[in-house]
Amino acid sequence: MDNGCFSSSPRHDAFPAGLRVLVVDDDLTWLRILEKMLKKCLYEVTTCCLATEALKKLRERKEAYDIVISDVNMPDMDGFKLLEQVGLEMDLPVIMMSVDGETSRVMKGVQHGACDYLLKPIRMKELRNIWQHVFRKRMHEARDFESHEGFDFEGIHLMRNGSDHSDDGNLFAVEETTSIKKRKDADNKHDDKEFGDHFPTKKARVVWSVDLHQKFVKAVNQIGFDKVGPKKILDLMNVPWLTRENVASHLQKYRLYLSRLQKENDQKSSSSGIKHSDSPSKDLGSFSFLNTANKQQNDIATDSFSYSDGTLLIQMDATSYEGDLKGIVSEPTTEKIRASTSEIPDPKVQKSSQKSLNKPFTSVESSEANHAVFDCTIPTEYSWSEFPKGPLKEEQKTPVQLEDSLCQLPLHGTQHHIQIDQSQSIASINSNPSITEEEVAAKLETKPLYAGYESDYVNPVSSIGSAVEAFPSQSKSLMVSDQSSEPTFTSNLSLKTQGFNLDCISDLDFYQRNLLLGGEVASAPLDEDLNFFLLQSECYNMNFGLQNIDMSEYYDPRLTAEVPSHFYDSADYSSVDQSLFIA
DNA sequence: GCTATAATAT
DNA sequence: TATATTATAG
Repeated sequence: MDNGCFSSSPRHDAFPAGLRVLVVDDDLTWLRILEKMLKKCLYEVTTCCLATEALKKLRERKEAYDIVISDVNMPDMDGFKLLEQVGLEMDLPVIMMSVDGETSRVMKGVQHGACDYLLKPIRMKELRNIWQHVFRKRMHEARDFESHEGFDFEGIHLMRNGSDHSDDGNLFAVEETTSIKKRKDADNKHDDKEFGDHFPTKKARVVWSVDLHQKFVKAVNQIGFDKVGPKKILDLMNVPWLTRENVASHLQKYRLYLSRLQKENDQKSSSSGIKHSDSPSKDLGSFSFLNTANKQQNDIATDSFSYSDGTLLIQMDATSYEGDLKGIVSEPTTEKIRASTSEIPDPKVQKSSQKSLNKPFTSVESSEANHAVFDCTIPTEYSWSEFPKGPLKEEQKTPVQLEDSLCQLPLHGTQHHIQIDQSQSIASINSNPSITEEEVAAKLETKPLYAGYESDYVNPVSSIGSAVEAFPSQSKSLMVSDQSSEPTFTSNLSLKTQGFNLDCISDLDFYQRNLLLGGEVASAPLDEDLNFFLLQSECYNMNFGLQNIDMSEYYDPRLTAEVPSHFYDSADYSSVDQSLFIA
């Protein structure tokens, strides 16, 4: 930061001067030229001839640069890849350049988050103005951050960090790691606000996206639940911007959640006469609970599985269902499956989902929810790497589509929308009184339990309205930080729905899901555990019915490189499960 | 590293 | 307003 001309020089007059530019181009000639030109603009230039090198530099000191200019074609790493990485990790504006002006390429660049795409030869005037990207970006962030505060966006007063700029070379730095203002400081709020010069000191809150949580869980599983600690988890997670505190906090929540879960399970198993009397605790505790949940479902669903003293017998052809599901989920071209029932996996699924839909009484507004439940937006064959990132940030809003008009929304090139319009069935479902009061009651009780985790899958944009706008822009909580560089798989759908299927979605499901998120491939069928496990999976599938489609986004291996595949590892599960549930 | 609690967000 | 989530203080 020392070198941040940005801050060291008199701000106003100096502004564009001192902009810290990182130029990446494997062509040394161009590299030189650019360096020279940029210097002429009074920018502070750092050059790299390798993308990997650039990335390294950025990782070492991401706050040391304001903007990146990168060539598209490079030997070691595709410029787009770099772009993506930068968008993800540093969230710096990136300008792509190449000699090739082919629209598709440019588009690709932009889709990946490039804030500009320059064609070589590049001229002075183009470089002279690159600061605007930095400026604009910060301005947006600041505005989203606190639009109502009426900040001074002029010039360079774009720093959010309340601390003294002098010790932070990065004028534009949005508070990131340190400078953790203590609450005490925050108490003097006026401090922050009154200095038009500063931005309010708010610590950006980490949003535990699915992906993030997934990493978290994975780490936990790896470490072993009894040995986990924030630090270890943090290391394993390998998310640069995350702090130990963040993890600690999340861990706390996680534990809380699990313990509540267990408690609830215990209760249920003891109160509802349904389950097997034996060993209610341990993983079995959840097990029994599961049974309960399934049981209910069975009543309605065509399929059935029965359980006998602790061992579940799966009788439904989970496989096919699973297959169907996947098909849908991954179907790359299924542009509009609208209303075509044929696409809906299986009658069972429908049934179960119907069942689950029976309870609009949850907190969610039924109307909205109903729609949400059936509308699916599925990113198809595209991997995350192909989603627009950068400026948009990685957060993908899956718009909930109510009306056609809305469906059109964020046509983000790569996203396909699969709509399953089942409004009809919904209607019937809703009027279908297939649940017993007890069930209802049970549901209601249950809800709070997983409520917390629910939200992990959810994101700030929870209303349709906002979802619409949010797509291109950014939701507040995300904006809040540079940190939210984690891809976040979100879906309003799942959101809405989850709150719904109280009867089907057991706490266990959630728990399970959480665990599963971190799971690996199941290999050797074990004993009951496997059954248990499979059952759970099935149950899970069933329970989620259509939502599954949605949820599966989370599991789609293609979307998350690190997570190898998706049958969930029973071993992992059980181990964690045990340690967790052994009260 | 953990728990309790304040601060914020929804 | 009540709850849930995350940051911080002990």
